[in-house]
Amino acid sequence: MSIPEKFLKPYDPQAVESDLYKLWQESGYFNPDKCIENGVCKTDAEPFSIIMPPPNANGSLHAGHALFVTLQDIMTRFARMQGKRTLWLPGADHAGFETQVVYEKKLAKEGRSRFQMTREELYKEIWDFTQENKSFMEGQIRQLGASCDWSRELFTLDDRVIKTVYGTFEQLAKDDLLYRGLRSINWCPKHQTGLSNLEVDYQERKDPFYYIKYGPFTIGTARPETKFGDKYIVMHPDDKRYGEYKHGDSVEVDWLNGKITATIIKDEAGDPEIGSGVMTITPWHSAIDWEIAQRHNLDYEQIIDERGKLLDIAGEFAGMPITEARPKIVEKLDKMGLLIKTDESYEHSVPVCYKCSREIEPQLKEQWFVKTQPLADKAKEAIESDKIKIITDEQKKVALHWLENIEDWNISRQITWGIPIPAKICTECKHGEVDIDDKITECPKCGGKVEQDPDTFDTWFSSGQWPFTTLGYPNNDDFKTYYPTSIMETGRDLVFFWVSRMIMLGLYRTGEVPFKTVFFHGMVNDAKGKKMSKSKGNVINPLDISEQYGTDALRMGLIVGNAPGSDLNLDIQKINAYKKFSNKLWNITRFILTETNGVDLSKTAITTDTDKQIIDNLNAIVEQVTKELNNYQYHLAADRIYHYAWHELADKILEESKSILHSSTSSEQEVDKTAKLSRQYTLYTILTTTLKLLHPFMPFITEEIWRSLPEKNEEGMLMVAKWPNS
RNA sequence: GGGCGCUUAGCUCAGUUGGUUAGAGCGACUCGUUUACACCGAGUAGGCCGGGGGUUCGAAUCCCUCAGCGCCCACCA
Repeated sequence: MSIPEKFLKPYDPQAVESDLYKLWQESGYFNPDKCIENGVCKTDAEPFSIIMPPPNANGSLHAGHALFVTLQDIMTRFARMQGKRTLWLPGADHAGFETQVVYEKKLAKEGRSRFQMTREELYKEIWDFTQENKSFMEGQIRQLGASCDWSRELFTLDDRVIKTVYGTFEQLAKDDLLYRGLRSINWCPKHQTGLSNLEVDYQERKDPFYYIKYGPFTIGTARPETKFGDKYIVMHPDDKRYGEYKHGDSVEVDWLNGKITATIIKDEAGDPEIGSGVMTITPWHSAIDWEIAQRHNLDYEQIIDERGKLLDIAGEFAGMPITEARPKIVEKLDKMGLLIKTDESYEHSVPVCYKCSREIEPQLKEQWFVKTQPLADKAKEAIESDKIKIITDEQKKVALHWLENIEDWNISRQITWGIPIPAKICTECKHGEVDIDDKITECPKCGGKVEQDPDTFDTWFSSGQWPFTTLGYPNNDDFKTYYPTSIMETGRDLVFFWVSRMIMLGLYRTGEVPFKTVFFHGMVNDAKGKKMSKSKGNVINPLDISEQYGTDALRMGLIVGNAPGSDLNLDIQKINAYKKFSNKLWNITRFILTETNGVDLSKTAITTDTDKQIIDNLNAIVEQVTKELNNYQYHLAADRIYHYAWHELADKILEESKSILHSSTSSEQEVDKTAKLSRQYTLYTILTTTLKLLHPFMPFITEEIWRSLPEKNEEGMLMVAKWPNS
């Protein structure tokens, strides 16, 4: 008998990984039902569930995906080996606006535009596009070793998902937590849709700032093009400089289109500290101005259209885009003697679309809004009472702070790619009515004609319901078994977009928290700590690394030293270190297999004090690693096993073993034989135990070694072997 | 404007309720290729744990303060 030949060569991940994945998948053990069927876990075993954050089906996986797959796979494999009823449910996200933006870029490259296509054509094309990406992405997730249950995979546009989302929409309407109303929304003139506050970025800019004579007042603005319709002058009620003016007084003003009558409005929003303390308002194109107008029941008028061009009210400037019109308007103001001065060094931050960086133009639109405060209060309570435990404490504070300052949520999007909003809109009075079953034929308010709401839901409205839609709320057995899920593992950047919404909507719809724990990982940056981006050219493709260094090395490189919640600098040299570690394990195995070759290892016979001590140490490691895994300290556990395997097992124990195993010169043959046998058992025990500890982190090489062992004291795959101290 | 962090070896970072000579990877230097592995081994150098103050028998760890860096949220007439 001799040891397998493969150990005579360095470890070659590429030669084994895909076969191993196939083996796992064919075993069926990714599916907890199969585990029960085959006695790997019991029906009444403690359930453990993770819903995978569905990756966007509009591209390939990046380093952040590799991190979350690794973390969740560690959690899943650990739970499975502990005999828990373990489900990791995968999915893919249609990612509404995100995907439509990606697809529009693709169209632009081909010289096409969505505005030249019918909704149906566009929808069909994007559907095909996502399905193609989805299957490509699934292959990549497999390559990373994910032990998720593919038989339960869902797409965010599957019928079951849509049905549940519609149910929630209807319920919100019944509970008076939904309304449709004219509001100031963030409008992107390029993408032709409204965006939530979270989808707006701010950019620091330096622009000219104009001081303009407005009747007896001086007003300041960086945006003279919005001023055509301004006919209200707002000032703070306590501003003594303007004590002579009373609320509602009229003032004659020479303005852009001739003489107008403006009205004085006293409102707390007027800040005496800024400029002259006087401002005019443009309710249609400013959220703050709109609020003031609402408070005093003022008129409002649209000045700029959805494409960012001036309307007829702008007189000779009508039809011009803002950038072109602005200097010409300033010129006119100057000619009219209204321009007092220009400040060229005005620095301010302007709202821009987070996708295209085009300036956001606030517009008044009828949209569907969710009243979030009541939902947020319950979410807050769940977090504060630790019904949902958030890791880390810092992220917990961030989440609570946001929930305390939450605003109503605009869930309407003027895009094609998404779940249609099931509602009818009256063509006459603009009233909107929820209509899940497509039954309404006339406006319930005015009897007018109705048409289908052309808008779709904000993606986060549907993905905010993902934990219970995936599990089949309310009647599916999976829902009953696995909800609330054990842990939600996702990126720190999704705390507001997704996690907070899942907590709110989960509590609202099911009455229970959607998950008991939230684990936030940080962002994956390049080796120098810079954010990866295509334009910087510093993007590291995890799949390339996986092929070059082995998936196990990639996984270790992503985990070790990466404390929860903190960003990670992905250094290729670090991954190389774990590639070497893979090979080290390989050679440890080779040594131990060689030294125990032909020995019956079915019963342990550890007799010497030294060996008992070694086993005690090993058990201490097992305890510590288990504790760290239970405390979500994956970065410490991985490092501990690494350190033990290399610097304890290989450097010390193996070296010392050489003299025990090869003491041929001694006259004390009997004693030596016992000691030798004891050491052989010891080494073999350490090897099998270490493989188990390491399996969640480095599943491929450990499984590959495991299946080459002659004697395991337990049958089957390492993936479903019993965790050492469970 | 509000909130949250970070500052530890040349570089990138760990360090879990305060406890003996502060750790890892990479890098540097010296030595070593005798039968697990050169994708290796043995060893060395390198840190007033950002500055200052305080609590304590004891502080990288807790408190205050200063400096530098970063992230998030809100917003600007």
